[in-house]
Amino acid sequence: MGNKVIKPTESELEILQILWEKGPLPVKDVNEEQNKGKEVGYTTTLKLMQIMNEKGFLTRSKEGRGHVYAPAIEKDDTRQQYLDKLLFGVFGGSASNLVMQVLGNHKTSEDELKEIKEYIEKLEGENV
Amino acid sequence: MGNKVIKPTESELEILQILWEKGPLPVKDVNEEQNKGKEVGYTTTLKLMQIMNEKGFLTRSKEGRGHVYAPAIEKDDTRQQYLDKLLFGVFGGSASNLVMQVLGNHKTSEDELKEIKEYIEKLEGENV
DNA sequence: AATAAAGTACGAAGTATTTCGTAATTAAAA
DNA sequence: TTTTAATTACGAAATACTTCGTACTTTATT
Repeated sequence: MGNKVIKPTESELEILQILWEKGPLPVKDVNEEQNKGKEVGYTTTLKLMQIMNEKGFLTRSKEGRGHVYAPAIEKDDTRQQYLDKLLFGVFGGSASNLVMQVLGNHKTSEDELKEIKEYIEKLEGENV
Repeated sequence: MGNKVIKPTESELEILQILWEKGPLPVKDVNEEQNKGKEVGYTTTLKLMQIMNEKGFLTRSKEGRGHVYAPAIEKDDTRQQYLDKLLFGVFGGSASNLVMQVLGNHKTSEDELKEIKEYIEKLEGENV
């Protein structure tokens, strides 16, 4: 119980993505990372990260001149959140529809398919 | 080429979901459907559907007193778009990670599991 | 200590989305 | 044909999200 709902916005997700990937970073580095894709003002990134800190998505610690920010939420929890949103928002809650569409459209390798099949068999075993 | 990007908002998606599921409907019915989950004013639904019509997400035809609205975009295209976004944006492109997380967290029924397994076997058969 | 550089805080404007009230229109019923 | 009920159109307020300028603070350099 007590599972709080995590719901980063699109831009927040972008920042989380960077921090999950590269580890804790100061604003400057995150901003530079973002700028590889598109122009983003420094204070834009800063403000967003401050908001995320208030929302509890990021933690920060004083480090020399400024702050270093780190993700405060788990990648997996966030994945689950987005997955649920997709599942219920677009697939009407049908996991099998979702799964079949994923598998159908992304030439999944033999090995991956096998892995998934085994996983399903394991799940089937549990519901005795 | 020429694949236009379809990007319904959250609320628009909810309406599309209903229409994909139940077929073309008048505003009233869509609104009633929405109200099963949460209170939504009739004119709220109406306005949204009008906007979606302007954006080209819905078509409508005069039918008796009012209009009947139908989805103008394909369920599968929209699903695929959101799925890709999730897969690459949050799951680093790994379909099996995504699939296993879906199955692991949503007590998928025996029947669904069986259906998926059969689907995988069918896919395996194709790569002779 | 004075200056410069780096970083932060704050506020607010710009944009998109969601919501709904009210007035006008249409079609059916009386 | 008048009245009533259903439906639509319009506008605008409420909310959420994104963006950035400016002024303040802190730390390093001279």
